[in-house]
Amino acid sequence: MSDLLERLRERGWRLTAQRRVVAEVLDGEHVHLTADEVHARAIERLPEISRATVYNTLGEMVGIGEVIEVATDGRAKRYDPNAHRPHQHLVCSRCGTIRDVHPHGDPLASLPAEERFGFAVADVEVTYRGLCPDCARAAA
Amino acid sequence: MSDLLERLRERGWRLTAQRRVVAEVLDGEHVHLTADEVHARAIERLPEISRATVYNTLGEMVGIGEVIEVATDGRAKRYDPNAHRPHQHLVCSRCGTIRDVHPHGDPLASLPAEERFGFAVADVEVTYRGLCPDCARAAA
DNA sequence: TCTTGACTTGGACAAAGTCCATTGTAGGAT
DNA sequence: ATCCTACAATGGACTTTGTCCAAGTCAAGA
Ligand SMILES: [Mn+2]
Ligand SMILES: [Mn+2]
Ligand SMILES: [Zn+2]
Ligand SMILES: [Zn+2]
Repeated sequence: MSDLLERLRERGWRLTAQRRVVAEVLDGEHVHLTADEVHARAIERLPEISRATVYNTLGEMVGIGEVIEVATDGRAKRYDPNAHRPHQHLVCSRCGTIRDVHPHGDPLASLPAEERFGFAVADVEVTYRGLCPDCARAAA
Repeated sequence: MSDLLERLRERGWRLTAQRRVVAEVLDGEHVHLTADEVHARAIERLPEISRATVYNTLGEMVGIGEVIEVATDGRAKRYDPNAHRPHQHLVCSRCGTIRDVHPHGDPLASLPAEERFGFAVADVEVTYRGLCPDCARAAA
């Protein structure tokens, strides 16, 4: 059983076949899938699972902090099961490939107090953009 | 005439009433408007302007770098006429208010070479999230 | 003033996501 | 082992955000 599923059980969630499958797809080989990509993969294991359930389940997992929502473009949100180790994202501006990256230092430290305008700043998201090696080669 | 409009003319754009109004709305008091918010304000000055034209014009301005597209949530993109002075954004997690902020140092420097995976990194977007003073008070 | 290619329009279409009435079931109670 | 029921799943309608296109309009140069 996946770690994610185990944590859901500990939170008292009813373990339905649907939630099991969504957790397994997320914890599987792929990362940063869209909701519809999760749905497509879930259907291979549980053909009758509905789109609404996938959206519901992903939304609940995000709500309790077990999954992170990533919106690197203006398109569909992506769902990231890597919610334990803090990280940021490196995105190819051409093909959209996403990689996890671990910048040095505390990104919060870069925002001085006088630039916080009284906000209680709790989190930072950093998106690095550029061409991946494949796309750089194609553009040359 | 707005600075933005002046720059568009220098680029040889045909200055239609529609483009004039979109530029004036963007350069006006509000920042970080959505396309439909721009449309609503544009209609007050030019009632027959179409949604398609607002989308077209904003897209063109983004394409030539006179306006920046900001996607801080999974909702509608926002359009930022402040494309001259590099800056980042501070967003209230509850009400969605957006403020321009100017972090210290070069945000690109935080990503070491061994974490770039061969990408030609060209740009960084940083989004700081937290509660604004009003929302912090309401939550207390 | 005339011409013309660039611009605008409205409506159809598409993608991503939400909502809800109905139906099904996980898991505790008996 | 069976029953109950609150919680979860379903699917289809609906909403939001954005794109596309054929037809009509017009800014600006000749
Ligand atoms: Mn990630
Ligand atoms: Mn801004
Ligand atoms: Zn690429
Ligand atoms: Zn707020």
